[in-house]
Amino acid sequence: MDKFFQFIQPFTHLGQASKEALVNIAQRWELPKGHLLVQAGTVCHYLYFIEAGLTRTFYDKDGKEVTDWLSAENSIACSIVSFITRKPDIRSIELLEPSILWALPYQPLENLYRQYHEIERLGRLMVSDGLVQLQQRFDDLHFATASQRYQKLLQSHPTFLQRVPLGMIASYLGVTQETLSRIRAQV
Amino acid sequence: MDKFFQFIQPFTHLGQASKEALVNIAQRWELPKGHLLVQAGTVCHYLYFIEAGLTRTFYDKDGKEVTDWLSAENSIACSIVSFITRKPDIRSIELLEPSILWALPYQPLENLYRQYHEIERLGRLMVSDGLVQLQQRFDDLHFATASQRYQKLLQSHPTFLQRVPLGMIASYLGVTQETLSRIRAQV
DNA sequence: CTGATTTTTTGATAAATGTCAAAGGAAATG
DNA sequence: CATTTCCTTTGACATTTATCAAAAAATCAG
Repeated sequence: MDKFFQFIQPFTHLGQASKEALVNIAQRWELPKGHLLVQAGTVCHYLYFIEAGLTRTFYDKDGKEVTDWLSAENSIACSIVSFITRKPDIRSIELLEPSILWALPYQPLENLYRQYHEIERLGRLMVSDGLVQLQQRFDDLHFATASQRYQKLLQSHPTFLQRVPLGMIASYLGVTQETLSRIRAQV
Repeated sequence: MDKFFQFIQPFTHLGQASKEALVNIAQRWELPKGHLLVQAGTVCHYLYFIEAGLTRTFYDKDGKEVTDWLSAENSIACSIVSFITRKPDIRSIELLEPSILWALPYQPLENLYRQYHEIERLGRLMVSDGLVQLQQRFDDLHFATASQRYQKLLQSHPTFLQRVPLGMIASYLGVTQETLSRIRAQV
């Protein structure tokens, strides 16, 4: 879990006891490309830290798959609304690459929140960070043109272009595959 | 602060000490319509609970004001990204009605997070709720047509139509005022 | 009450993007 | 290496929504 503890370091400091408690509930999963972490219509029971690999959160819209989020190594993947509300959600999560994950199960994590103030704090700061990220994505969708959004993604996640099919990137950016293809042709 | 404590009740239970600590840092503000709570380009230093009134979060886009969020009585208003990141943000918040607010200043609140596990927990759960709300708004913008979004808003906040000018509602829904006017004419 | 201001509606036109269809490339598999 | 499958591009056209402009309606202040 070294990578995970590195990942959370900017959020808050954890004492030895908290760290050990987290290690005790975390499960290391090594899964092949294509594996479905979360199935649409079910409750998401785990928060996933991606040590290596790539995940894609998506949902069905009128028979077409829309990519909602992409997470690469050293980041979190989760069907957040479902995980928080404990209700089924339309989102599925699949692996776009063979991946190594650390899965934190909901209830044990909740227990740690109660038990360790430090971990509750970590939770608050991680959710806050998620909120900021989502707001910025939201702003982009409001503010920027599809072309600008594409440029931004190129800057922030240059590897995605090689790792994720264009159609998935297109729906992530909120346009059709054809439109994104034309945007690229112009640049 | 009764209304505030009622508001947070669904999130978590607070003991007497935590409640008193919150009361001690909260400031009761009574402000007229048009007052600017947060100025674009500055850091948001307070989390506002609205006891009575109505606020509007907005930003400038190419010389036009875009409404980002609307908050009525018994809810929270805050320039969230700025409040969390401690950086200036493009968003302003103004009062659309004379309002009674409880303002929770950032640093004292942070201190209470450290001091009271209960309050840290409350913070985590409130941010989580904010994340869910934002995600649902995001989904709407992806999923629903402008017309459906308008219908939803009518259902969830029927009073907004009387209280908020159409142009602000239009940009909140992500369309121009003219388009929203036409949508209404069709129904 | 009345003129001024703000808000909402309506019309004509332009721009952006989606849809449908098909062809061209790239990558994977036996 | 040949063939199938998946991914990407291109074209023609339809649809949606924005933009610009102006009229109509509602609201506010003296």
